Amino acid sequence: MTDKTIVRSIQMETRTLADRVCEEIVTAIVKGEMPPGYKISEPELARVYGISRGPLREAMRRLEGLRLIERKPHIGARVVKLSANELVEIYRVREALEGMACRLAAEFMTDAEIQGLRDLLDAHERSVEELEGRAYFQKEGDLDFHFRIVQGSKNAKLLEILGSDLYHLVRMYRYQFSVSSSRPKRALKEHRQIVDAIDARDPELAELLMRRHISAARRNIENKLEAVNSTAGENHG
Amino acid sequence: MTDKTIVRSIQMETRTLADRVCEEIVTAIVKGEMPPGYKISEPELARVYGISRGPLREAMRRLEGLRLIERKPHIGARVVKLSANELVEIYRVREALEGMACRLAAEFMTDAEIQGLRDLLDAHERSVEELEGRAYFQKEGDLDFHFRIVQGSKNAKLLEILGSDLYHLVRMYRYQFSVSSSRPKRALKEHRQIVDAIDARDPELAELLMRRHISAARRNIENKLEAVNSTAGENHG
DNA sequence: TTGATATAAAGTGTCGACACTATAGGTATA
DNA sequence: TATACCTATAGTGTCGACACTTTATATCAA
Repeated sequence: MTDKTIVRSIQMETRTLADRVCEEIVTAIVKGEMPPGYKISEPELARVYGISRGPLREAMRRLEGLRLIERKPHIGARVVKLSANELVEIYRVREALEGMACRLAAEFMTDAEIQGLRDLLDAHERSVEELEGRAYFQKEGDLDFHFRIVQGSKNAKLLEILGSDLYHLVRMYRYQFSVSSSRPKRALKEHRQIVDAIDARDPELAELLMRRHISAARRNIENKLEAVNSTAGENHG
Repeated sequence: MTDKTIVRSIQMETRTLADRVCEEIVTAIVKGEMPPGYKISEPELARVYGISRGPLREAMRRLEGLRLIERKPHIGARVVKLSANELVEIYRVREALEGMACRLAAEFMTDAEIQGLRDLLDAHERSVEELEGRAYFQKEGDLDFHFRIVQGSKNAKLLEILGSDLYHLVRMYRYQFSVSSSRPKRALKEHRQIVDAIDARDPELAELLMRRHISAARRNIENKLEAVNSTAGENHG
């Protein structure tokens, strides 16, 4: 590798402004710094990030593709505001996609990756015991587990859709709705069953268990939202 | 509705340049006018569509999100070139997603929509008979069937992912690979079984049949590609 | 006071230009 | 002759400015 090549590879790592700002905005949205419904002012954001409106608009087009913002011509862009129904819809999609991912993982995941999953669950269990079963779903632990299985499927398209499109929204609403902290021990047990099925190289069972797992989470959310709706009349945005 | 509102709604229909050009490029790529691997020159494309590079670059960011082009900083963008493996991966995703869509369609599709499906299949059958079973998969008939079922699921997220992201790629490779013209009568029969399951309001069966249907199409492609690979040594792009 | 209308401000959509990078082609040297 | 270096060209990334639309504000009429 010549000096020039080294220089080039360093410069390649320096992504374009639009790419970097896009990533920053994703983080800001997911963390709730830009809350759902937030009106995005191009001149203001450009000033904040110290760039011109050109790259910023490119970044926003990308965000639009990620379904994190919604844009109306000549009016402006807003951070997407999911309705309860849409959140449930996402869990239907997750059930289908991650079920398939789990099936493929039972076929293609390496033994080392499976062991890594077991280690992860052990760590989760310790943290559950320490915090009396309240912390498991918090942090990014849960999504980490799911993400690894998707990686284990060796299906790049699955990874694309789940990792790039859906998980952002799920994380965003975990921060915001605080859809978590419920049934942590139960979830941990289900996770162990899933890993066992993958380890047994049983694709059918692995898919079934994952679908049940996500389906249970969905019903959990549905019940919560139903409870909220029955106490206070909700107005849809 | 006042005059002003009318004017506004007309102007709203006049989408932005980036939006329009984006759509045009999608069509061009799907139809094969811009073949896979085609190097996109921004100045040239801007000249062709009679716009400046600003909106064009925004459109390209959108295309990048649709996975129709791939962009490398400081080098340029190319029309995506799917490997055989990636095409198979897409069918795995379709199997999962459309299986779920079919399950939900069995729950939520209206009777009128179901009747519409039957009419569509009748039309398909006539065209199959006329052209001796060669045309069914050609045109957009097959995707039309699948698309209607996804619509029937009443799940906007499913519709988004399948309609905006995956079907473009499938159509693109139908034009290019001519992955079609095989087993048309068999496919038609499977389609009828699927509609019957939806009509019977049997979600389990509807999902199962749809998954089998797409899985069969996937295996069909795998076999074809395998045959190609065994005759001529393929080099991956 | 309330309503509509006209004006001003802010914001979005589009463009052309400039700086820097990558590539191609030519030149010099071993 | 082949390799390395240099130069020129084309292309990408970024910016600032302008036109037009939307929205907020103020004025006027009922």
